[in-house]
Amino acid sequence: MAKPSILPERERGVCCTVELELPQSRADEVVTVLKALADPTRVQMVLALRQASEPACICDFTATFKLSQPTVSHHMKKLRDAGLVEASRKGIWTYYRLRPHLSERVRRIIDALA
Amino acid sequence: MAKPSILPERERGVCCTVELELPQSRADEVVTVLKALADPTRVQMVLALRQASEPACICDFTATFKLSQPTVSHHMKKLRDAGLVEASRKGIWTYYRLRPHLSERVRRIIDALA
DNA sequence: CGGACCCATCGACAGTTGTCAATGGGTAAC
DNA sequence: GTTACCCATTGACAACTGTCGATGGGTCCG
Repeated sequence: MAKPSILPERERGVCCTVELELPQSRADEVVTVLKALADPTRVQMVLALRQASEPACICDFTATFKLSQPTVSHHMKKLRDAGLVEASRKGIWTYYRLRPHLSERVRRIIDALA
Repeated sequence: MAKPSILPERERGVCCTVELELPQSRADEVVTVLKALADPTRVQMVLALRQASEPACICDFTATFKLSQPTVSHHMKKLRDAGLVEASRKGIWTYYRLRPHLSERVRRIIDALA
């Protein structure tokens, strides 16, 4: 436990009310992004897309990770639902890239991971 | 779907292998932090502790959020297990604060939330 | 000591998550 | 048309998560 240090004096029965930093809407927005990123596969996917020169396909990731294609599709869907990634079809392939105009906050979160 | 744009040409049966940004140990470390933060209550707790002038007690948060004391304790434990928060006992109270020497990476993630 | 307070842990329960095999829909090549 | 390929969705299952009430351990005050 511990760390000796200067600790405040308290009075029994009197709890300090905490100042919340974010309005709930912002907090929920942030949590949506964090939930989407809170998985090793998806972190790697996002960071790979972030600095890829070309958009990537599902099959690229199934080749990279040792995961089934439905699983990779499932992860990618989560990233899309969170608004982090967008897709374009071309023939057989579906190309995924990081969404180009992410909010400053979201961009900073992603950058902080690398 | 869509966004028309310049898409690469592909050959059937040939998937590009993706360049991973993080070694797995780093990815797991990051994910531990993200999982700890991927909850609205815990985001608010961390951000509150981040700019609090004094460490806070569990009862402060039970007063702020509409959550039971065990639930708040449970959330705080997750933050502690992730290494984001540390505790010191003093009499009846347990004071929590953000851990002072977080890694640069973790610090940046937290800062990006606010 | 007896009571009031702060807190951690346990057990339970519903809800969510990560994973896969199976299936089916498109599209291109033959 | 038939085949081969890429991909999304579904159903299933185990694992994890958020929440609470109940309980018990510390600590201080009277």
